[in-house]
Amino acid sequence: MQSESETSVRLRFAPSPTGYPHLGNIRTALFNWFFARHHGGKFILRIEDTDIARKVEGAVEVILDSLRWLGLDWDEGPYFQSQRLPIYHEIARKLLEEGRAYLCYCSPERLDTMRQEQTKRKQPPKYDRHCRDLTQQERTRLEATGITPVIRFKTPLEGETNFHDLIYGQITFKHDTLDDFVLLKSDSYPTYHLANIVDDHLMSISHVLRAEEWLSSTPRHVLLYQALNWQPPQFAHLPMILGPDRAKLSKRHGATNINEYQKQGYLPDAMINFLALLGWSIDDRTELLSKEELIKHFSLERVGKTAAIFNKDKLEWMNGVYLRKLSLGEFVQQAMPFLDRELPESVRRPLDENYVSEVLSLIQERAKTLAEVPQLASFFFLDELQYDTGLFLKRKMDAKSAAEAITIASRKLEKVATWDAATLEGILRLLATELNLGTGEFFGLLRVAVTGRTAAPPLFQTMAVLGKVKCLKRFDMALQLLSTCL
RNA sequence: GCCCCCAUCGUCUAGCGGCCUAGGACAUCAGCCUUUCAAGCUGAAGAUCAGGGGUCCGAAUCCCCUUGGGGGCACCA
Repeated sequence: MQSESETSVRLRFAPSPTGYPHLGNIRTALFNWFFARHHGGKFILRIEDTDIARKVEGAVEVILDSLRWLGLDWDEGPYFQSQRLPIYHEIARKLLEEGRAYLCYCSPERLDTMRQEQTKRKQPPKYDRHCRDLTQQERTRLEATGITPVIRFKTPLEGETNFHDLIYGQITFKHDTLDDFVLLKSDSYPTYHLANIVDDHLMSISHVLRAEEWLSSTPRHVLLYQALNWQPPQFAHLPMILGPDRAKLSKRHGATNINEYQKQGYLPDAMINFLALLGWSIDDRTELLSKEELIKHFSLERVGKTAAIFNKDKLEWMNGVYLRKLSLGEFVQQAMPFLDRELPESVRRPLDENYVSEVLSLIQERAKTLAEVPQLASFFFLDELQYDTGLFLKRKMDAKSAAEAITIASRKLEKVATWDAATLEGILRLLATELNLGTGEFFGLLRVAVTGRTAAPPLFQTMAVLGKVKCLKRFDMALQLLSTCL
């Protein structure tokens, strides 16, 4: 019994190209994908491009790219609803002929003033069913005007619709709170309600996982399935992802589009892991899960009902974990495009891969995102550092003794033959003792000279990677600067 | 205004009647490690389980009310 139903598991992700996919959209795609893969079913991609006015150029490509980036592969599609118009027309006509729908000639202006008045009277804005029961005479008169009518669904006036949601349970809507919604627009495109259920049926979708914002339109969909004598799919509404202000995710929340996270240097697997935990959990402690583990353990029973607020701090932490888990080779490969793009033009291209690799071995555990890498590593690549005098003088030493310490260190280092971290450490530790300086103080001073900053990777490794020539040159530059402070 | 949904630390969450004097993670703070930063380790603080009624021997867990939050109410999806 189980295996029989497993073979017919068909999920779909059905975005509309009216914008770029945001975290909520992607989370929905992800859960659909998890569910399909968990059950060995199919994952279908369908583009719901029925709103020509709001269509955003290039959005489809961004959607596909985002899914590819995350590794959410699909088995069918993408189907485009704009290419299936005749199908919707046929169904709409059928509904019309069977008396389950009707032509409506009301102008947008009339509908608008109607709604305004309803709102003013604190009534729920609903279509007043003006055209639902037109006489034959009225109909012919309106047809003669040349107005292109829309097709509206004839919602039952009484009774109620129940359905079972896999996550929210039994849901009931009274028919008198619904109105006669539009099925086919006057531009001959179907509305979401029509196109969505027609395609879900025709594509044999078994489970509809979508955001909770759709919960209140589900009775309409159920009514449509009934009118067409079709078996509705199983519905599972997913809790919303909200912005920090607890409102629906939108542009004003800053980075919400998934491609921005790609640009900021988040890893697909970290993104997936993080998003999976927004509304779903495996147990009371496990946080880090691979894609494979997520597929294996995903279950609707463990999806919660409460909206989640997107918490960027945790995403950053998780991305850092994933970054550190990468092999050095993988990390270099991932970070290279960021370095190439962000490092100043003065840095010679192409970047030397061996050198980059040595540098990044010191950066890897310090980066939370790939976008931070160029900034963390820049001093390894620049010829001249922009020193901030304050960083030298902030220390306990005055400019004179600082310059002396650097001079002595520089002289000593000039004679070093084997330039590696261990050798450098031996020499400089000894020197610190000789100079009667604390290691923190002495190494800190040298760090500023070598890197131009107070926070950097370990000094000796940094110097080893940088090489003798560059280090000595930086000592000179630091001394020059210090001499102006004397 | 009407309809629907939801309600555990700041945030993500565990909890599906007794294991809870409520567990984990992020963030925060402190200590350790240490040449700085990061990472790591240890610890602290942080939720009278929104409030009030029930049910029950026993409730964060079940029921009702209140409050709060969210979503929907287009020829948008």
